[in-house]
Amino acid sequence: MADASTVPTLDDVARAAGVSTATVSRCLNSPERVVEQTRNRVMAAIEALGYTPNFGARVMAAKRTFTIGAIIPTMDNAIFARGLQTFQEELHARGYTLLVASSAYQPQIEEEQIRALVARGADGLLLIGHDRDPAIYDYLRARSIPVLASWVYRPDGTQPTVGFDNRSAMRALARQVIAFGHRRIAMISGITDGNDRAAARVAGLREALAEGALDADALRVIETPYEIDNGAAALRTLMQAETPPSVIMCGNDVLAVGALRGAREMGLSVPEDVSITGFDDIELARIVTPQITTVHVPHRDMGRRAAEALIDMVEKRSAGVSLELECSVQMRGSLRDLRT
Amino acid sequence: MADASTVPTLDDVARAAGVSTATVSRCLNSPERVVEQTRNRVMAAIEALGYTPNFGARVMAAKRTFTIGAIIPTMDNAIFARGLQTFQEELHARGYTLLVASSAYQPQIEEEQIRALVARGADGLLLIGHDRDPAIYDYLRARSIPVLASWVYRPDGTQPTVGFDNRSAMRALARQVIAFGHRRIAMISGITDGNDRAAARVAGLREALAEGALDADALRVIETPYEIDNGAAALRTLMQAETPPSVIMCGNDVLAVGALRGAREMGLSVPEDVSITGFDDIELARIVTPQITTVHVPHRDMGRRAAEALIDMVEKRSAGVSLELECSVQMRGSLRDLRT
DNA sequence: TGCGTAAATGCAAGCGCTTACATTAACCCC
DNA sequence: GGGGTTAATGTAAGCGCTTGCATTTACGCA
Repeated sequence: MADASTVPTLDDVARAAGVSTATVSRCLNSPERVVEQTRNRVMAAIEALGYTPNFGARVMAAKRTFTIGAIIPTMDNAIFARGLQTFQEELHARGYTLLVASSAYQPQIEEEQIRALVARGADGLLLIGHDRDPAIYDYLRARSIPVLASWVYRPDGTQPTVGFDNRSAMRALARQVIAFGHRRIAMISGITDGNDRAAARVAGLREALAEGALDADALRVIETPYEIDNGAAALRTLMQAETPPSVIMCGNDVLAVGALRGAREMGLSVPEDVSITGFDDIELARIVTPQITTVHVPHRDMGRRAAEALIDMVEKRSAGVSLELECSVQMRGSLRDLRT
Repeated sequence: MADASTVPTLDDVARAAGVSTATVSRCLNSPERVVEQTRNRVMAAIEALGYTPNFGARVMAAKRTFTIGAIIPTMDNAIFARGLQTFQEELHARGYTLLVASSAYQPQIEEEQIRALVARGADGLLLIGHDRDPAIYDYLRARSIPVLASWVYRPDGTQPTVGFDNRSAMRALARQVIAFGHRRIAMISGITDGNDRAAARVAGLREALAEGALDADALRVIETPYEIDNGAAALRTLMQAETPPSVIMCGNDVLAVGALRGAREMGLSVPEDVSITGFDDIELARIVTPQITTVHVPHRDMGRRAAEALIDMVEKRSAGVSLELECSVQMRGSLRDLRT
């Protein structure tokens, strides 16, 4: 039983087992280098004393921590939760611990968190999106901390990314919408400032409009934080226009669900009076009525692949590879086919 | 600009500023003890070199880290996300960093995570629920790490808790259900083994049954992990019984939403054919149709209070106080009043 | 038995920081 | 102007661990 007044150290263990601190350390870090008999004695002492290595000391002496840090914009949303869960599972299976912090979509807080995690010895970092102050990348490079950007895919190879192309995914969905005969299109987007994913989704829609020879400039876009209530409010605003849209494409499912509620509150039925689309394909999208047409993102797979890629960067000190995952359009009840 | 090959240390800064390392350290930790002129010089050197303190070294030399660790059962569920968000906000406002890990509802993983967080110098820990291996409490006590249990309230004072009484909250809801004339009651619970909240909720229902002179032993309970699909499956099972229940009370909203879907899939309408209740009052509960009757838990408030309480324990080295928050029953469409 | 080699273990130098204590500088007052 | 105070800064001893190198031990073979 541990004494409540002092935490045992390597020294204590060494003394108890009658060996040097080096041997104890080796028992812990490369057991094969210690003969079994000695090892047993040491392990017994460790057990008896309830010894746990002091992490700070360990980090300082060695350089590895087997800790991976992840900073996500928010925990208050299932978008990141699912991917992070598999990310964590994979890390755990490989002997790493995941530490998560959230930035509330604020670059400055994200930066603080990055520093905090690095300071705490993270061997590698998972970040969402790729757009951030170059200074922070310099900081990380100076410390040779591998960084993997996820939830995005960036083919230009400036940095390793494991994710999907937000722009082309949204474009694919928009093409469908247009193919269904929709011409009066509006969008409820997340805040694009400082959020490359949100910006890319808007861009994807614009591209599809341009392809379809529709007036991309006339596109009505409302930007609002990703919250259900905001989606409802935005829909109300959009539907009160002189010529309300026939479809409202939302930056994510949370906004879409909000929009759906907004429509219901206005007495509009979906998709008869107005169609709604989302993005992400979180559970929410299939739970509401009608179910929401959205872009399916392979979150779980992304989490797993991201973990593999990041560990690879950490262990092999490799530059890292990018991997693009495919999204697919999920056609469901909230989008009406105007041709029929 | 930082040299990509070496990370500057206190020594480098000291040399650059022409002072001792002690002075640099003081500039960082108690600036008022350094005369302004010197301080400016030091700060300039820090800036120029892009210096950041090495955390491991700092932890080892000092004892504080201004880090709080939290271990939640899962991130993949809004139940903890919301409370954690305010917890984090409050911590941030007070100058602390939050590190989160998740245990996948597995005691053993939770234990690993506790050790990981403690090893990384967490000044205090937020844990969900109070039921766990006494050994882990010994471990924490030996290291004098303050621990606050949340999402539960334990009046017996064996340990500080900031949360609510799961049992009485569920009992209150069950009383309503009974008052509405329901007699054939079934429950879909989360896995109670190793989850004191889930167990308390079942117990609360049983109490209410006993009060109402209903046969608590005959209560049909299905235990299943908190996932939507599981809720749907469990409902199906329950409704296929010879005498199906008139109401299915669920251990949380996730299960309730699943049950709702299950009912729809079976062609049953809620609440005409069967009533459903939830617990937690997450957003999901108000988004589905009909909206789910549930127990409202003041997550945000709980997060904030928990942060205050924990910081208090950390800073004043106090034993900590418990705080009970009130839940309220939210009557909504999914529960039918059989008397009308 | 003695020597060589390899395996097991010990020694001790850091890792980068904080802080008690020592030293120096600055200033005040009689 | 010397002695006493106080403020500012420097010195150096750890904090607990890992690891390169030195030393010891064990063992095989001639």
